[in-house]
Amino acid sequence: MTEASQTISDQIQKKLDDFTRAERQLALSILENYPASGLGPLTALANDANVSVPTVARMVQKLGFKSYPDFQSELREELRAKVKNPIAKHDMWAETAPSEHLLNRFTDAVIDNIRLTLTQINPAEFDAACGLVADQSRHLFIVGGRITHTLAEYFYLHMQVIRPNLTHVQSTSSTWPHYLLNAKKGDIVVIFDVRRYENNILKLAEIARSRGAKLILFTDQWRSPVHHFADISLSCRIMVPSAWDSAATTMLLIETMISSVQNLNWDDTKDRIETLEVMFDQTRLFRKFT
Amino acid sequence: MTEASQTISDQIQKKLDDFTRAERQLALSILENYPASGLGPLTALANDANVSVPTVARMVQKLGFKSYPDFQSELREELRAKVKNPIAKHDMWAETAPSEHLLNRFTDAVIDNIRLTLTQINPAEFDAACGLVADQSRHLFIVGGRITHTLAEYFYLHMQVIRPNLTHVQSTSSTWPHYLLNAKKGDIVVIFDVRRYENNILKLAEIARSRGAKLILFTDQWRSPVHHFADISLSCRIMVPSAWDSAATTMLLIETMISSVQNLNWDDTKDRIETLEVMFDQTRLFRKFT
DNA sequence: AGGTGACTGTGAAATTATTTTCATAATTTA
DNA sequence: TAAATTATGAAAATAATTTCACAGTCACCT
Repeated sequence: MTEASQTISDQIQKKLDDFTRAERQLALSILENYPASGLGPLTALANDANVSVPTVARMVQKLGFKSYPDFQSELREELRAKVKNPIAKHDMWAETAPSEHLLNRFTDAVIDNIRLTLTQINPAEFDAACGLVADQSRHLFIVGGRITHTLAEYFYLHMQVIRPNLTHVQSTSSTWPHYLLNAKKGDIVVIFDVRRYENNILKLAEIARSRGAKLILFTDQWRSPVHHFADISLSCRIMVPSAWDSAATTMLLIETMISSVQNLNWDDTKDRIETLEVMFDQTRLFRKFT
Repeated sequence: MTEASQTISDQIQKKLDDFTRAERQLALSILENYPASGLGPLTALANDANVSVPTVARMVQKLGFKSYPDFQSELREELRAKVKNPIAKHDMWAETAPSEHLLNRFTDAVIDNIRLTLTQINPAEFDAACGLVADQSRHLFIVGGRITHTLAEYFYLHMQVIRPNLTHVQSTSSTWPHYLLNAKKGDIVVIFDVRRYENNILKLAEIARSRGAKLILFTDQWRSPVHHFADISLSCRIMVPSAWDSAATTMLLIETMISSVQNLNWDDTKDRIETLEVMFDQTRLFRKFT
């Protein structure tokens, strides 16, 4: 084997820059179900990747194979070798790094957090929270702490597109009580508070509650004291091999909620998004392609 | 699926007694390099097993497949499922919700994103990026786009504690060119740019590069055009069942990098954190417990 | 704005490979 | 020895691959 020491997967990644748009699309599709998708018929692969048959043929040649069957036969050889090799144990995420590598340890921890968080979550409560957030007749307040205000803003930026009638409370400023002056019965306050829990957030929650608002809380497994006032609490596991906590699981829940709320409001949202697209096009803020 | 829960390998072993001599010989040969040998052409398999072509055809039919290609396609399907980590094919994450519940579908997608991202990442490059970010003699610029600036800020907030000499570039403002006035050779620019890619970020990257800064890019699987200027690109899978993209995997990488950089700088960081703790205590911003 | 060139998809034809199915002879097994 | 199983070789049928020409699209450049 002259250069067979690197897998076809590696070769594809290395050549990613030399590929054209359609070829890259194909390449990513191959890597998505590697190596299974490359072992089927060429036509099936082309369909999977949403590219044309000639594109597949062209790319295979660019990779240096005489023909598609040639490419497949190397793939099979690779699979043979991998299955044979006992080192190919699959409990690693970044396979080219040792299992003690931080990438693997950290990912292990995050997956574990996700698993634990999801088994402990109450789907009915989650759905209820989504329902409340989707209700456009209620004003939506979003607030976070020193670190979590970034999550709050992430949530806010999406909600802003999906629905009107919302406010991002800048809790770091001393002006947050002013926001609450407008809060009325039935309004929704989404609060992010993980350790270390912040006093002003607690105060805010208390006041909001006393004004009759519904509170939805994103917190950690030990639960912020805010949860005493919250109508719905969603606790996420946050422990990782780091001096810091992980927001990855919280992010997952936030994004799921965004998607859910979007679905609930789809009819209204559609128009808002289209309008937004037009505006973005006009401002030429975004690139069209490549 | 009625009996698809058992693998083809299982089915073959179970029927081993019903097979004739030549068929058994073939069966064992298939199991020898399972599943690679079954994915090649029928003729090759017959040769490998030293049986005739019709024998292969007969056995495949005995196993209950309509044709040899049918058999292969099931083998591929099996391989697909197997490649996903055992943990990734977890049936349900939120066990009290049906598997079609968004919580389960979304989590599935995110786990898959993590798996794919990690297998395609280059640990050496990642480590190199961490090394650069940890180097306190280089000024660290952090910049994100319309949505991703929240990730940028999350990264910034942690880096702020870990090391001095850094700037969060507010790319939304029109003042970002001013930040770059201070950029000099050897400085680090960490850029977040996922679709839709933003023109001003690209411009910024180009200028930063021309001033001799090192660029580290967090992007998606399709890669922002910034990657042409970047010294190190980290691409994350971001597809989820939503109208929006997922930043959960990106978050995972960011946090891993934070942890890694913190480890590299531990001696210096320790003091900074302690100082910070004292300051927080004094401002009574955080609650001590509960 | 308009032209240029690279890239892609389409459809189809030619080619090649693969599978299926026979009949028959050889071999094994009971 | 008879019956069942196999291999052989080959033909027919099917499927897959390769290769075109051409037209449409998109990015890029002037």
